[in-house]
Amino acid sequence: MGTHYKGSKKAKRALDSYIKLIRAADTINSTFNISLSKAGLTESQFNVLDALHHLGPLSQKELGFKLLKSGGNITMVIDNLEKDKYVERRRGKEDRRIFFVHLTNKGEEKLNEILPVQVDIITNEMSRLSKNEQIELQRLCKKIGIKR
Amino acid sequence: MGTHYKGSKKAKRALDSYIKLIRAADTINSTFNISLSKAGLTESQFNVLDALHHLGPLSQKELGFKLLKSGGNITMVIDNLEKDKYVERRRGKEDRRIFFVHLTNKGEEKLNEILPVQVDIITNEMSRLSKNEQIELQRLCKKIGIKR
DNA sequence: GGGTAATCGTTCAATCTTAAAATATTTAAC
DNA sequence: GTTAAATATTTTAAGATTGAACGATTACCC
Repeated sequence: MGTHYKGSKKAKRALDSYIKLIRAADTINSTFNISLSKAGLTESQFNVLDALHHLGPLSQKELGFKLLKSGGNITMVIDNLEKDKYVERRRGKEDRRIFFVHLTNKGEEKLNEILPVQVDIITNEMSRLSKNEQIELQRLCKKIGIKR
Repeated sequence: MGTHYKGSKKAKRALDSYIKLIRAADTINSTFNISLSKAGLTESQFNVLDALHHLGPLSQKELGFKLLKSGGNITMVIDNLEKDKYVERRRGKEDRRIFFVHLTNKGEEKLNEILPVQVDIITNEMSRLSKNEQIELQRLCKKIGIKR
């Protein structure tokens, strides 16, 4: 939105804050995603594997809620992960509308291989801020962001 | 990446900072984009119109650089904007490889109609932080983000 | 001047993304 | 118990996104 907007001081400050916030997020995401793609995974695929790793099998509905993605999107991401044998769908026994998505051994291994690298990237990018700065950043972002 | 990662304190803090940063950006973007889509524009389309508005006609190459998007992507976004008559391509006279993208009157009007609304949204979302908090957020994000 | 680089944009294939419509299944209501 | 409403997933259409291959055009170099 440029920093050229001719509005109130308040609006100008808000825009400036917004742009810097977005750029910071973009910068880290970019490094993060380049590394992922070298490993043959997309960000969405990684997020699904990571969620399953930490939370155990989830329905597609639950995955969509956790990851803030639409149902249709989850269907496709799971399709692609299933093609690569990183996850498998298991139909619910009580409620046959539901598919629970399970991490396979292959998926677990892939994640174990990738996770440390990705954590290093974040740790490294964030090292531009001191410990106390990070704590302050967390406090400020928490006031803006929605929790899941 | 969950907050469950079992690593060093430093890594854990970095991950936590990262997640909160991303969520803050996502939260604002979501409100921002919902408003845009009601106006019949996508985020990418808006960003192109906004850049042309502030910077004047740009080549597709320059647009891609400013907006951090690939050439292939710019081609499609401009195609769609051109369909709607919000922009037009004009071939460079000296260098005929280049297309300069111009904002049409219709595009300018559309932007004038939308911009104030979008600015209000950002101002409102950011009002969760005080003036000094915003200034501090800017300082921290600036250390992380790449400038264009 | 002619040949080779490099540059700009387009096309293509793959994936992501959403919203809306269509399917399948379950639950609730009567 | 059958019908209607609710829920979970899939499909579809439109657009976004990237990287790679490709065509057109220009720049460089000998």
